[in-house]
Amino acid sequence: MESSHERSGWSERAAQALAAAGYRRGGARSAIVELLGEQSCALSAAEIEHELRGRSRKVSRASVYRVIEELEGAGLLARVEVGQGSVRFEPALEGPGHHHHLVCERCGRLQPFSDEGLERAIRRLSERMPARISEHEIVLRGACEACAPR
Amino acid sequence: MESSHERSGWSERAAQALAAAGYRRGGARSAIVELLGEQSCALSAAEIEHELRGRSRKVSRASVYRVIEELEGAGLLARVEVGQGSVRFEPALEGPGHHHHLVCERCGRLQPFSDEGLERAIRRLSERMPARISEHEIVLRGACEACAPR
DNA sequence: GTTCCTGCAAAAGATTTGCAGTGAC
DNA sequence: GTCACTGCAAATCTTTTGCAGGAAC
Repeated sequence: MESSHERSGWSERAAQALAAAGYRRGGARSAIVELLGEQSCALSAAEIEHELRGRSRKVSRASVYRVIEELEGAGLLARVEVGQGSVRFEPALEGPGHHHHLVCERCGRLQPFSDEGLERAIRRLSERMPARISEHEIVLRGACEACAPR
Repeated sequence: MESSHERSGWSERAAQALAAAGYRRGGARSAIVELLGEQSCALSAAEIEHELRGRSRKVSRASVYRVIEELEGAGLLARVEVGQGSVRFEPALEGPGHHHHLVCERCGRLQPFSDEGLERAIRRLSERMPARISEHEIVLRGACEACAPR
């Protein structure tokens, strides 16, 4: 888990990157970027809309999807698909914040984890593949600690 | 890549498992199981419907989804989500046929691959996690050999 | 003042469900 | 003959798009 300092760093980087790409500092866009920067794990579009409705300001579903698309295009947002009906998104962090997900098959909760051995195996494999690998995503499924303690 | 012998083995196992679970040997169900058993990589629900329309018999979209659900519930079918609008499915093979996917960001093609180093890293990690891991899914993204030869 | 941003409502896709007729046992 | 299976059509849910008014620059 990374510090909130690093996460808020993402919001700033994202805001700068969008500005550099010629986007204006609109209300919906800023609110979405700020909310995403505070998250420790992935949110769906509906969750982003719902969360903002109760907080900073109401933002339309359409704007949520539009901003998500901009951020994903700039490589700032990672798409997380875990088979629960809707796609989820989270800040794309390299190095320290990089993580993957465990989905509990009983309670449906999403838990982040990271493992250097796994990253090393991915790096080695990427070098041997006849393709240029730019990203990877790993999802583990099973019963989480709360649902099936060992 | 596994032999067609192993793949057809899946159809038989799946048919038996469904029969044991009390399902009857209906036309749509049999056709779908047979088609899936012949595949070397994942198909979407629409692809299954379209493929069957040209071959063995016409099967409705609803039946495709219903049979997929039965097979997935029995642990015979693996769900593959690679962010292309629709979910894909393929026979769940353990051991020799086990593989993961590379998605080309340019042409969108899906390519299977397998790597023992990666599997080893997953096994080690699973033992150390405070959860009971039953499955894992790995997706690599990048430019495939045809789109960006090294 | 111009151009981009946003919300609303409608559209487009994917998946699920209800129901009546058909088929497996 | 009974109960499950299937297709059709309608419903539901997520995501995308068109357009008109409002905001950033």
